[in-house]
Amino acid sequence: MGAVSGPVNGSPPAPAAPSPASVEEVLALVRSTGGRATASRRVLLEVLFSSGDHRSVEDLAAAVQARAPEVHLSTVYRNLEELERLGVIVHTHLGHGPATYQLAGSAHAHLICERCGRRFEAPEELFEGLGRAAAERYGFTIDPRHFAIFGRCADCPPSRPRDDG
Amino acid sequence: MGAVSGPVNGSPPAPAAPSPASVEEVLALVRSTGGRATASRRVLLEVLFSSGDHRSVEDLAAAVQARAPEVHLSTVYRNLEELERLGVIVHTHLGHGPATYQLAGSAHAHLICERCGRRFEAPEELFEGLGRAAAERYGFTIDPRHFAIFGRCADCPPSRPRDDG
DNA sequence: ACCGAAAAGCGAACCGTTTGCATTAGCGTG
DNA sequence: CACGCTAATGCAAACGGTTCGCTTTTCGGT
Repeated sequence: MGAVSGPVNGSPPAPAAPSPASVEEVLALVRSTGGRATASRRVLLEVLFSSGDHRSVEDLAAAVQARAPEVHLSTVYRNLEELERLGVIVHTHLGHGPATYQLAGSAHAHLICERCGRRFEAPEELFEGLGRAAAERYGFTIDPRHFAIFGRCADCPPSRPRDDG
Repeated sequence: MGAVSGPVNGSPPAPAAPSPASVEEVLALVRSTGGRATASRRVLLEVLFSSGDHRSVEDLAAAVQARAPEVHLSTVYRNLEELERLGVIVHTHLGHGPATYQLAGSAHAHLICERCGRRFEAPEELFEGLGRAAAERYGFTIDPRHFAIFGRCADCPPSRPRDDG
């Protein structure tokens, strides 16, 4: 789907927060909330805007440090935290490893094979039924993008006492 | 939902591995695979059989140590690992904290409010549509019990740049 | 240019979990 | 029923991912 995605509740998609579309726009947003447009922030944003989804912090830090070697890992963490608080980016847990980050606009849900790790990007519509049911029964609005859904892919034997020989 | 739960794929529930129903049954299973019925194993199983779901390792270790103080945390981890490998128990990630363990037979999916932490236990049927769609499109059999589904409960404002005041 | 506040750099702490190693103890065998 | 092989334990130390405290730097409004 081409549309910017948002929480799923079975109703027509909510307006969805307008994600800023460029580094400078984000920095303007940062400034407008009392933050500052620092060098490391700018570089981090450039990295985020210029590369794919599902990037670990280590990964992002390496990319940032390629351009600005003095930027510390903890600074990257703090900037990611800030950007997430502003709604610019989002983090996702794809499994047991480190979280992955991406621009809020490009977040999506995942199906992950618990055995071989194979990953499927799941369009929002797959979650319509669940979203509707959760809303009706519990008044709960699901956001299936934050944690992946585990399971078994077609190539891996069905779940059972693990015979991982 | 009296039935023992299993993976969801839109078809009638699979037979589901017959979870042993008592400590001694599990220990027999352990022995049958070359393992040993040790004291710490027995106590851990007693704890698992006698108390609720969603127990953290720390939690379980404390309960075990109440009866057998010398049992070390790492032993609990190793035993949990072994029991999970045998299919007796299962662990679940309810959020960012530690994993929680429970008997395989009592595992279920969760909806968790990302803002207030409120938790709903979701019956399998909620996932039927998703399970069917995932199976049709990707040949993927979901197991929605391993990671919780995040979202917002009725009392918390819809997802957006976090105003956590 | 100045100053208050936000952010950076750095290292150390943190939490949950795993691992290496020497010792103990199940349990099938003889 | 003692013996011995090996699984399992206790312990401490390492681990990976993330957070924190502190001092210094830097942003950016005046």
